[in-house]
Amino acid sequence: MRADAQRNYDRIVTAAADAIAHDGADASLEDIARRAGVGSATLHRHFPNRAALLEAVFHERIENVCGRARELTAGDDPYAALLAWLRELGAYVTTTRGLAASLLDGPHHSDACTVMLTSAGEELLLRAAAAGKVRADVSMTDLVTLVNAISLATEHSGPGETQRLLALALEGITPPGA
Amino acid sequence: MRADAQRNYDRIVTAAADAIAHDGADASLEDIARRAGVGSATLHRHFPNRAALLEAVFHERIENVCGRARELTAGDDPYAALLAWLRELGAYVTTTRGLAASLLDGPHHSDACTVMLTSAGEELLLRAAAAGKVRADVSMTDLVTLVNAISLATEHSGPGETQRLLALALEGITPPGA
DNA sequence: GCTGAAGTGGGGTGCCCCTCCGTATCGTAG
DNA sequence: CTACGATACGGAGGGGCACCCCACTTCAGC
Repeated sequence: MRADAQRNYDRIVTAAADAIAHDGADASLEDIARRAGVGSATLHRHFPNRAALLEAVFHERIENVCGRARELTAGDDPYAALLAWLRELGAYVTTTRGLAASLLDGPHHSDACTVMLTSAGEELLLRAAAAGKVRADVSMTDLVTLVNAISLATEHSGPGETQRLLALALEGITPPGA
Repeated sequence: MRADAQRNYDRIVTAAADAIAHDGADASLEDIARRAGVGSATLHRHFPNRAALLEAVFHERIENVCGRARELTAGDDPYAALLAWLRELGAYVTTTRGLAASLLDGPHHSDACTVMLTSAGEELLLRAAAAGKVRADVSMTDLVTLVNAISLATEHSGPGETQRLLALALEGITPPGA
């Protein structure tokens, strides 16, 4: 890739991150191009559609979360580690406007982001399941979908709501006693 | 309301229902007006924004679900009734493209639809909680939000996935034994 | 420096939401 | 049955959007 192309690519991603934080996932692409100081054609050449741009923007953030999964895997309480990671995932996704929407958008859930997340969390789930703390019919895809769904639904209700609903969904609605 | 206004109103709602079933919640308003055989101005006079139109389209459907809640309240197993109703709600919402999105869209969850649903299900929840089958800190708003979130997330994965994930969220991820 | 390839961005296209305003239609009062 | 005021209509147009085309500029190796 030529030096100027790389420079424009980076500028666009930075501008997109700003715009998305400000306007959400449906920020205007032309506005992003304007902020980045490039023509709209340049943006569309680097990123053929909105999803590609969002993926680039969130890639770094998602990698952080995946790194946390690897860190947590080292601990000795697999179930607690899994819960902690899902909580962190929910917090990340909710505070990053538009991430949940972009992760669930479109008919194909095979986005690079979703794949990264599920494979990063797989080990955590396997350990928790091996310890008998998680039902065997639960997949990492299920859990990531659940976290994303709740994050999306509570985007306008604050992070506390996200955590509360997530905990509810993970524990179930029946009382601890029965 | 004048007779022709009523006629156009009905035509628009019918056309909108068709268009939404075909294209999802972000169907073109101009296209809807065209299908209904009215000018776009007429559509915008009857429905000042997209949310208002969606509300009108889904109102009847939501009323059916609310009616089912009242029917189920009559049964003698409150917990089973609650679960059944949430399942039905999920099925309705998923099969009606765009309903979940419209229910969760916008910063205000005080849409008429959401209010109708929560108040309709309140009685079911109260009975199930009184029977000790549901945690006391769970509100009907939580449950409706959860169902909508899962429906939205699984819109592209088929109704089976919705039911599976919903069951998972209601039961929790821990195995029945421990 | 020269040159071909790679990259750029202004302008154009078509669609969108929404509004204005002259016109047609409705319901009623006479 | 007619005339009239209120109501509703829709074509036209403004502003914005995503996306594409192509004449032009910039880069990097010779």
